Amino acid sequence: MHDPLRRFKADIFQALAHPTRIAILEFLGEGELSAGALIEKLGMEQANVSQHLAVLRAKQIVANRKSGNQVFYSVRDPVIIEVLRLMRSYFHTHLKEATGMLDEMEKPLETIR
Amino acid sequence: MHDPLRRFKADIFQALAHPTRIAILEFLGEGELSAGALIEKLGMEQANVSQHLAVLRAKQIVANRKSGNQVFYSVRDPVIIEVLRLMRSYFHTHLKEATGMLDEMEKPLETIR
DNA sequence: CAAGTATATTCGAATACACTAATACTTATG
DNA sequence: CATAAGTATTAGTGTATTCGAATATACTTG
Repeated sequence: MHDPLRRFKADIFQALAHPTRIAILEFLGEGELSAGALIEKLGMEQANVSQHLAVLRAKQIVANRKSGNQVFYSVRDPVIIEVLRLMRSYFHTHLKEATGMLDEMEKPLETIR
Repeated sequence: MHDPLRRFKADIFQALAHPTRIAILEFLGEGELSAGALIEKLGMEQANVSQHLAVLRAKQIVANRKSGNQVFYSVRDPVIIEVLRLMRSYFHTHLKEATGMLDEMEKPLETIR
């Protein structure tokens, strides 16, 4: 495929196409956080979170600032947060239509894997 | 974390994460088109385009209307087009940073979709 | 310098995706 | 009814992504 523009766009969407990375960006939307803080908020493996951060870094979606021992991450362009906000309204409009989601939505959150 | 909300969001982004599907949505943003018209505009294999349309259908991003022999596709929610528009501004801001994209930036904007 | 803390990278197995070729389905037309 | 046109689906194969485990790197503190 020799449309580099669209490949570039697709790559950005690809970077957003994982629940953990969306969670990371949603947390970072509220302000800069260290990798450790993210790991704790996410409750996931250190290596795994670090790998997802590497994906976001590779696509230049987040910036990282090293301060002593720690690395602080932030979203480079607020447009990304705006996209997530737009998508949130989209999700609220269309959630009911998603097959398989209805059952999950009825359950209390704790029972959802 | 297996947050179904975020998985749903990630699935939508995943559906957008392919140059061909972005092209399809950009074309459909200008109005309804038949599968055949899309295939011609894209200049790609029929089966391939049909599979990409299936992905967009599965995620309910496009609607399809059958009329006689043909199937007409359209974008179900203009928010998706708005997201692509937002992303376009993002890309224009950050394109220079993407390696390998420099050549494209020399061209007049009109030649870039 | 040694040991500890914070973060990143590498490796390998499992899974998911994308492409082509072949085939099926549906509607239209002779 | 037979054939063609438009579209969808399936199968097979190659590539990419994801995860946990192990390991590496960088900074800090005693």
